[in-house]
Amino acid sequence: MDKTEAICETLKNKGIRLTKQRKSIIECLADIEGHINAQELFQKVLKKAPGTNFSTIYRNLEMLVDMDVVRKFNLNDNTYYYELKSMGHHHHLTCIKCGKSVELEFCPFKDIDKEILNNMDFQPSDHIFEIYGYCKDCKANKK
Amino acid sequence: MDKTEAICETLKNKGIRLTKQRKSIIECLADIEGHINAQELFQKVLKKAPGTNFSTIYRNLEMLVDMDVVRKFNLNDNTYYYELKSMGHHHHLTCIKCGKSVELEFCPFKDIDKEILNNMDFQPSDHIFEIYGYCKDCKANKK
DNA sequence: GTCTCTGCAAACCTTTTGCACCCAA
DNA sequence: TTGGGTGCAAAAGGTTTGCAGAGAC
Repeated sequence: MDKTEAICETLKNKGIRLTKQRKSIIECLADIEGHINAQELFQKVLKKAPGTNFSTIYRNLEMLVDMDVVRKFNLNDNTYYYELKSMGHHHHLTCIKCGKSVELEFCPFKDIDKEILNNMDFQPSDHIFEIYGYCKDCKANKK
Repeated sequence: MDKTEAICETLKNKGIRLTKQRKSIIECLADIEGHINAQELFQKVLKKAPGTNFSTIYRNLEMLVDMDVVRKFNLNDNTYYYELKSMGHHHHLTCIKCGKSVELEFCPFKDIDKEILNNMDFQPSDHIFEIYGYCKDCKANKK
């Protein structure tokens, strides 16, 4: 059973209907590497399910976030990005000059002392870690 | 020389004029503990500098971010938060159910192997680290 | 057949921008 | 004096919502 089917199965079990649009959205999320925003996802979904409306994209992304299937985050550029949690997450180095992002292997979450969170009576479910600075090119051209 | 004066001095040296509105914005940022969004900052600034316009808040926040005086970040609730970098930064535990945020002492940035960033030819200037999950109250009431 | 989901269009909310006037240096 | 900064008003851009009809189960 592939990733898409597994997710559809999960949703079915929670009483969520499997529409053509919904299936396309999940397939598109599984197809891409890494993150995507609603606009780009909309374009991709249109190819699989022509006529799909923008609001359907948003409604489903919200549902998938609620269902803990999708992670939603922000790279300080006025839009949200989404990715399947099952894809395994990664973090980013984002250039504050040109805006380009590259992936970072390192994840700090495994280093945090879980004792701290326990003491604060907080049950973590996800996290984001983003580094901002200057990329190779912009570092060279920095005024 | 206090924090506000120090910042004003820095700005002056960069040829930025010190207006009443600008001074009030910096004072308000220095007054608060932690982060604030543009709406809340606007309300605070109005008390010190009545008549200040919303666009002035945004224009100055953008300038302060450019000047590396203010950090801008996002807690996944459709608005940006701002804080003075000189306040020393902290991270947050944010509840995905009730939306409340509490501060976290731990900072992962010191643990990242700077060698990784050097190898990627990236010069870091700032970072965000946010943990999402369930707070004490919502953990108990989770369905 | 029922009830969730979708398309459509309009609203919403935060943030940005153009322009004329104002004021800090 | 003068050019950067502000107020005002309008626009932009991303996201959300109400409603009536469509379609999954």
